[in-house]
Amino acid sequence: MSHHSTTPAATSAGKKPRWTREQKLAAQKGKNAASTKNTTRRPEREPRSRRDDYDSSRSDSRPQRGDDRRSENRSYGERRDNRSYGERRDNRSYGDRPQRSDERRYDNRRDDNRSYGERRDNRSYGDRPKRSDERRYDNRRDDNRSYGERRDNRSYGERRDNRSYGERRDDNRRYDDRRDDNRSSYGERPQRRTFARPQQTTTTRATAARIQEPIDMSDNGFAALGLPEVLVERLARDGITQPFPIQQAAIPDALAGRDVLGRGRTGSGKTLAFGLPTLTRLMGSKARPHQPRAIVLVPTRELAMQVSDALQPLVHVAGLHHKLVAGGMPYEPQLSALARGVDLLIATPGRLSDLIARGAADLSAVQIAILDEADHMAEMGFLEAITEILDLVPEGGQRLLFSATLDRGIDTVVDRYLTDPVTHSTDDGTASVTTMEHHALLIEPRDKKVVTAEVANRSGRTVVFVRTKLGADRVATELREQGIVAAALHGGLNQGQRNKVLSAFKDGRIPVLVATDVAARGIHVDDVSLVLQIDPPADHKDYLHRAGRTARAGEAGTVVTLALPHQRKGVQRLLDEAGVGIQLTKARPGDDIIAAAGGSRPSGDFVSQSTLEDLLTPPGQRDRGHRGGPRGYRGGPRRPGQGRGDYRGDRRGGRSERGYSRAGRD
DNA sequence: AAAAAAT
Repeated sequence: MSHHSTTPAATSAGKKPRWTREQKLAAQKGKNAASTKNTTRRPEREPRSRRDDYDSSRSDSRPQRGDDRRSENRSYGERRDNRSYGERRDNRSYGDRPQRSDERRYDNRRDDNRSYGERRDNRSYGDRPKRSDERRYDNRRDDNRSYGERRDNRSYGERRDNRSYGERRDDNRRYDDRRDDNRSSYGERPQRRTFARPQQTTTTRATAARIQEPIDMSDNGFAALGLPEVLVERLARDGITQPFPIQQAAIPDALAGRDVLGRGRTGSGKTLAFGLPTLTRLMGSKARPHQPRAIVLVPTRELAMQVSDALQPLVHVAGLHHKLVAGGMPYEPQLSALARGVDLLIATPGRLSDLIARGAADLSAVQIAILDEADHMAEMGFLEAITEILDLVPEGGQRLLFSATLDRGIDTVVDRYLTDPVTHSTDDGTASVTTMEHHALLIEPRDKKVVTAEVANRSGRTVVFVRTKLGADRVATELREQGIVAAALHGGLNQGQRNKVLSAFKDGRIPVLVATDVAARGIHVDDVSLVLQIDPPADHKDYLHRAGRTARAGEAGTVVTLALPHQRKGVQRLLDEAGVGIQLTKARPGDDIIAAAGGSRPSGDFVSQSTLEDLLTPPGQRDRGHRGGPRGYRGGPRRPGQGRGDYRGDRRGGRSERGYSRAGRD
């Protein structure tokens, strides 16, 4: 069996390394993947494929393909060069702060002060010795460099050389040392390892400039896990020195090449749990054009941006390249990055499939495939897209599936794509609820709007979850009418608006976010102290994920769930299944229980549209005209046949009777 | 049943 566990060799040139059906079945025989117990290991299994395996498996790739793409790509780039200048900067800035909707296509990034400024700095400092206080900017250098590369595909090879030169400049010796360390860490290396302090043995002038203070590498839990020093050091610079439980548990097996099912409570650091071993295993090799070596699939664009941002500095110090590929963003940067070669691709399914269909992405060299929020990705609606993508990934590679709520729902995916997985469940799926304060309020439909406002009217950031996009728009408007600064976030907004709203919320300009489940999973915003569910979640897992937007990384948080009489039974069941252990409590506007949850009666001072638009516009972009004008944020899509600003018209005056969304219906 | 995910 262990023979089957290794990467299938590319036995003959030109043939894809595929297992036969028989081999696959044989390898799967006798396994019950999802039933593996917590932190179960299978000692009989040989450590799986190493970097060398991957290298050999890639010897069969077709070089002419890259050439074809290159020429395609060049013409693409030329055609678009003029106006997509702003776009080409880099997708990263999407996560930061976009702006006016009418300019979002091309000017978004440019108006993003921070990332723009950083990037400019980067470029201009690119050839200079770096100052230590520019450490953060260094992380962006990959993107900057690629900016230049993008313009000229012919000198692809040359730039590759340049790039590795640039990497080496960071620290030549350390980089090489690291490779040795990595190699030994794949399997035969003992668990514990002490890294030399960088300033003692391995510091060059370049690194000396980059390291502001000596990084204490002793007693570093990440080093003990066998991760390369460059990564450990980079984490330590951000004060991350001790792994969270899920990281502690999953990283060693992931480093060893095992397929891993990882479950850790919300906000427990799952991104690093799969990101660190993935980058480690990718280090030392380069991606060929159009052939990413690892992919991370995520359910929403925002989450894709977050994962990309979180891994960015680590990708950089690893000497690798990553790219965010998702819908709603310009194609050209994604196409050119792929043409250049991307080691780690972070993608939402739709755009990735699109790029594959265009021939821009080829998954035949993918060694590691990762599903974030795996149980969600295995649900109807995503499953088809996911299988389509995973079917293109060579069998025998590594698979990492992570979620706070990994359950049997992923069995089909596990059975089909995973080999001898090890399960690391550091927390029961419901563990996170214990760190939160929960309230479930049974209310009358006519009170819903007021209770919502009272609970949401508080100091601190609040996420209000609703069931529908329309509901999100409506509730946000109603909150503003009652004097609460709220904005809606849902998939019906264009990407520019989505970014704008989310960054305004992250910056604290908008204290209340009214969101659909687009924001239910994975999205991290600091200091969200209250999650208010005014429409019940679809199931207990959604309860956990929504609730998990608060109380992250050990912080406190409050979760308030509203239920109408007809929802009483269902909500109580959800609470039980989620392990919350509370009962519904009747509540009316002004009740003590609302005050106990931090809420208070809102001022009633109408928050105008222009005020909202002001707040949604990043500082530094304001007072440039348009304010309050016909452009900009309008609260999202309108119902057919309905004009802007009149969306109370079709409610027959019965809105408050019926409450929000499905309220009042059976 | 809705939302998400390509244009």
